[in-house]
This record gives sequence, C-alpha cells and structure tokens, in this order.
Amino acid sequence: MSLKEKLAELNEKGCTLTIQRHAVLEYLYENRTHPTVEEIYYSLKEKFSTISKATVYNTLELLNNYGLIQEITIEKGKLHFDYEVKPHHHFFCHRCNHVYDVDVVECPLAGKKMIDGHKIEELRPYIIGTCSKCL
Amino acid sequence: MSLKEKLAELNEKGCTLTIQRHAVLEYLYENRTHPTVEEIYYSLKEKFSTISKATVYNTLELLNNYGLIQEITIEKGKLHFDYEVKPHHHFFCHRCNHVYDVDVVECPLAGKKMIDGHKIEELRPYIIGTCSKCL
DNA sequence: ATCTAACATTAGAACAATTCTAAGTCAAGA
DNA sequence: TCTTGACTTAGAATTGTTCTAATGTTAGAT
Ligand SMILES: [Mn+2]
Ligand SMILES: [Mn+2]
Ligand SMILES: [Zn+2]
Ligand SMILES: [Zn+2]
Repeated sequence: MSLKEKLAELNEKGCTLTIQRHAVLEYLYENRTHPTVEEIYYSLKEKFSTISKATVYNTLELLNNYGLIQEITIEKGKLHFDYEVKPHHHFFCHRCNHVYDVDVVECPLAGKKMIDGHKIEELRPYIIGTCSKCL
Repeated sequence: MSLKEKLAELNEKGCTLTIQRHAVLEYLYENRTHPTVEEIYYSLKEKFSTISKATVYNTLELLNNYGLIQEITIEKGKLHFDYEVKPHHHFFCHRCNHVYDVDVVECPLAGKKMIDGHKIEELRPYIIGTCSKCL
C-alpha cells in the first residue's frame, strides 16, 4: 500500500493530517529496516528540530491503531515498527540486534479468525537466532 | 520434563543448585500462567522474604541460557516466562493482558535449522487478540 | 575441620524505555 | 474575532531492567 493511499485513508477516517504524522509515516515508508522509536525520533529531529518524543510515541500508537503500521515486540524492552502490515515472519539476530523480514513462510493460521475461542486480531511470528552476516 | 529432571540437568552441567534457583524453577513449574518477573518476585518474596529482584532476574536469565525455561516477549515492555520450552504458540489478550497457550497449531518452521541464510535458534509464534473470557 | 578463592545473593542506585502532565499552539466553525 | 477541541511540546514521572559494591555461601585444597 502506497504512502499516498495510507495518508488518504487516515484523512477519510477523520484523522487530522499534521506535519508530524506525515513525517512519521513517511519515515517508515522510506526506512524498511524496522526502526526503533529512538531511531525514528532522532532521524526526524534532524530535519525537524522541534518534534517531541511524546508526539512520536503518540503518532506511532495512532497509526498502529488505524492498522496502518505494525508494532514489533521481538526485542526485549524496546519496540520496533514496520510500514508493512501484511502478516510476515520477522527474524531477530541477538548478536547485532537487527530485525529481518522472512517472506517465504506460509503460516497455517493465515486467514483464521478464531482459535481456542479467542479472537485473532494479529499474527506475530517471530524467529530468534544469528543472522547471515553475523555467522 | 519434570522438575527433578531439570534440577538434575542443572546439577550435571555444573551449576550450583542454590535455594533461590530451586525456588524460581519450582515456581514456574507450579505456575503455568506465563508469569511476569514482578509476579514471580512478589510471590517468592512471601515465602522467602530476603530474595532480591536481582537474583530473580539473574536466575531467570541463567535458566533461560541453559534452555530450561522460555522467555516470552509478547507483551510490550515486560517479560513473561514459561516452564515449557517445547515450541508452541502463545496468545496475548490485549484486554486482560493474559498469555495463553495455543497447542493445536503445527508450525511449518518446526525442525528447520536455517532460513534465508540465518541460523534459527528459537521460534516465537505469537498471536494477539481478545481472549474468550473477554469477548 | 579449616582455609580460601570463586561464585551467588542482597539492597538499592542507575539506567533506559515509555507514559504522563500541564502549558502552549493551531485550526475550523460560530 | 472568539471559542472550542485537537495536537504538540518539554520535561517530569513511572516502569521495567541492569549494574554495583558489600556480604554471604559453597566446594575444593590443605
Ligand atoms: Mn517486516
Ligand atoms: Mn506456554
Ligand atoms: Zn546479526
Ligand atoms: Zn482477555
């Protein structure tokens, strides 16, 4: 889904399109490395010196609630974010702390709405290990 | 794997079996609710008033490194732990913050050693949603 | 049995990530 | 123009985790 489409969807749903929100979403669009909040905040601060950490947190939560971005809890104690919301596996290297996409795998839960009586809203298939660069 | 077997394995591998380590492992053996560090610490403190938070953290890390327990990063910002190490799906209810086991699912990655050139060391298949009780 | 060196535990300080607060800014409608 | 509600800001507060330095315990050597 393109950046324009996501911005349009936000707008349609009645959400104010502030310059900060545009900047956060655009940053995620351009940086597909699954950045942390810190990375997003300091990168945006370079071009946009008055942006505050609270706004970055608020915006990421808002975009996540609208289903336009994805929160990743693969690394203990800190959040990563992903522009891509289509479910896919993530690989975390505990040596270099990078998060990689793993596109290949087909998940047997894909499309399922319920499991054990619980309502499925999001799949987060994570894999931990040592990445190809670190091996 | 029984508690006795895990304690024996620890001992064989040359790890000192202190009363605190025994208590942490036993707590996880008896409480299969995927407790947080806080829950473990305060529960142990009731029977064992001098145990310190640092020891609980150290012990959980040690047991995890020996592969005798499993760390769960499904909830943002805090760790849960599991006595069961055999890979299985976890379901997190974002309404009541409980972590449930989901036994049914067969993972296509089970047994795989490598993916995209990365070395797989652990699978963490997580599902987010609303649990049966909260629905 | 005693000594000793390595290892483990403790309390609390330090740290890092996130959330909260209160004041200031902005924009749209009356 | 004025009002109202929504958004942003800086920094304080809170939460979860790690570090530190002092103390306690263990196991092997004597
Ligand atoms: Mn991704
Ligand atoms: Mn489990
Ligand atoms: Zn790596
Ligand atoms: Zn629930």
